Amino acid sequence: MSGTRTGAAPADTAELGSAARDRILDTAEAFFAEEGYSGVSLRQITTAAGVNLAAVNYYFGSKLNLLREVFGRRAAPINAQRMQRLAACNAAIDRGEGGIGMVLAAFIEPALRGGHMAEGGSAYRRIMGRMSTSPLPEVREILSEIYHEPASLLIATLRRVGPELSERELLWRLTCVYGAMLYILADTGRMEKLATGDFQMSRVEDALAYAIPFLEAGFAAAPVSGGDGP
Amino acid sequence: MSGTRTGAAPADTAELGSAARDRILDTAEAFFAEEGYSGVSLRQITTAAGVNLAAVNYYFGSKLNLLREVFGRRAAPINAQRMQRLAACNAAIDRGEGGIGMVLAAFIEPALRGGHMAEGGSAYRRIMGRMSTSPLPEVREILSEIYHEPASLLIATLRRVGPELSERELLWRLTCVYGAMLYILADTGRMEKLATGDFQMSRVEDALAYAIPFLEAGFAAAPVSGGDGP
DNA sequence: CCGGGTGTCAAACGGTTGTTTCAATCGAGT
DNA sequence: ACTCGATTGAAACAACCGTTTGACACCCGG
Repeated sequence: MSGTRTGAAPADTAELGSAARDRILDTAEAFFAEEGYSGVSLRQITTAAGVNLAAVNYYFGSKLNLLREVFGRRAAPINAQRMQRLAACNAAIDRGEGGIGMVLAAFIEPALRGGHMAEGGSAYRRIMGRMSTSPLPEVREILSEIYHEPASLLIATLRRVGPELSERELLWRLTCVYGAMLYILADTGRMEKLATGDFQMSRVEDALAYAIPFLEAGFAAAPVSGGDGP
Repeated sequence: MSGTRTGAAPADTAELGSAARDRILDTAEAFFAEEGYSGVSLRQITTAAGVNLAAVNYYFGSKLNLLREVFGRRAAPINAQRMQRLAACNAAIDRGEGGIGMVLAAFIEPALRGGHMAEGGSAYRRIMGRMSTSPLPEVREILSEIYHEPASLLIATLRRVGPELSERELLWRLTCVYGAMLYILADTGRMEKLATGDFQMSRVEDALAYAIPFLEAGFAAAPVSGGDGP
């Protein structure tokens, strides 16, 4: 089988962004957020973006690569903010300042604010939350890879400010943090149906004000297992 | 035509009628858990189940109705356990006993244990967790409807044992509880990639032992906002 | 003037999708 | 034995899928 023909022409000119290329990314982001990866066809995306069907394969090589690029361009600023703020947390910890809430906020806030996105922020937030539990392994793989580095730093930082936990208990608590954060991002509309007032899960400021103290209190709790360890 | 193998098993079982129907449900459950709703075709399901393609439309009418039925048959025992245990919680509260942890366990444990399923439990847990944040609105709608009643009772019960919270703050805390529970159910494998030891998110006993105290501590925290302003 | 990237376009490719159709088969009931 | 309703079977339906192709327009350095 001769040659992988992915990304035909513009392989090296990734820096340059043609107008059509960006329009595809924006439209794909909005559609993926609303209908999911398998739920959207390239024809829907290209017609809504006003470009030819072949353009997506011309610029990205395949549908999965398009998704990868949709994630990539937004994940870069989020990861940069996470790394910087977690580094600041570690510096504060060195001086004996800072606590669990500060560390959790350093990780959660960049995601909930979606970097500092002018437009399309809510669409990308929904993509992040919903595709993290996507049934397709290749989709989850993209997210797991792209966000792996700050997640590792988060764990190391939490070890320094939290109660002494076994790795198992730390990861279970982190699971709860992840789940809460991603569910907020997913914006499923489920809580709105249980509310009588004007609750809205898309209010980022409310999420930060209420969720982080909740998770901080959970993380600050005394360990369940004193000194277990296989 | 005369040689069609009718001798397979026509007269041996007294359970007439729904043998094929149940086989479709079991197979669909396993496939939906692994590949999602859009990711599985009816041909995959029917050939794996050993039934004709038309059988699924004959018994269920449509693919979406098949999914509805996959949810329905498992949700019934889960909801029954939730309602019964939450009622017991309210009775205990009337006697001045019980706390937040008891109420949260009454809601979470039936889901994590998947009712009391002998087989296919892990498959259904993954479906629950992953499809709760499905991008397809009609899929989320099914889950939101089917689990609505015990969720309402949970809210009413939490109001009796928790700190005095505005509806908004209560729902934000409940969002965190939901997110954690569903992320555990989804079993994405993400935490395993961050672990160095033998962490496994599919261990239900660990999830109950570690997650519920975490969420209880979060829910017991003092309110962020004193007065429940608009 | 030319030649060669660069981008766009309509059209077709081979396959798969959920759903429907209609004949054939089965297990009883009277 | 016979019908009757319930099930199964193979095939076709119309629509859609991601990807590829090859022709056409454009701009720019020469």
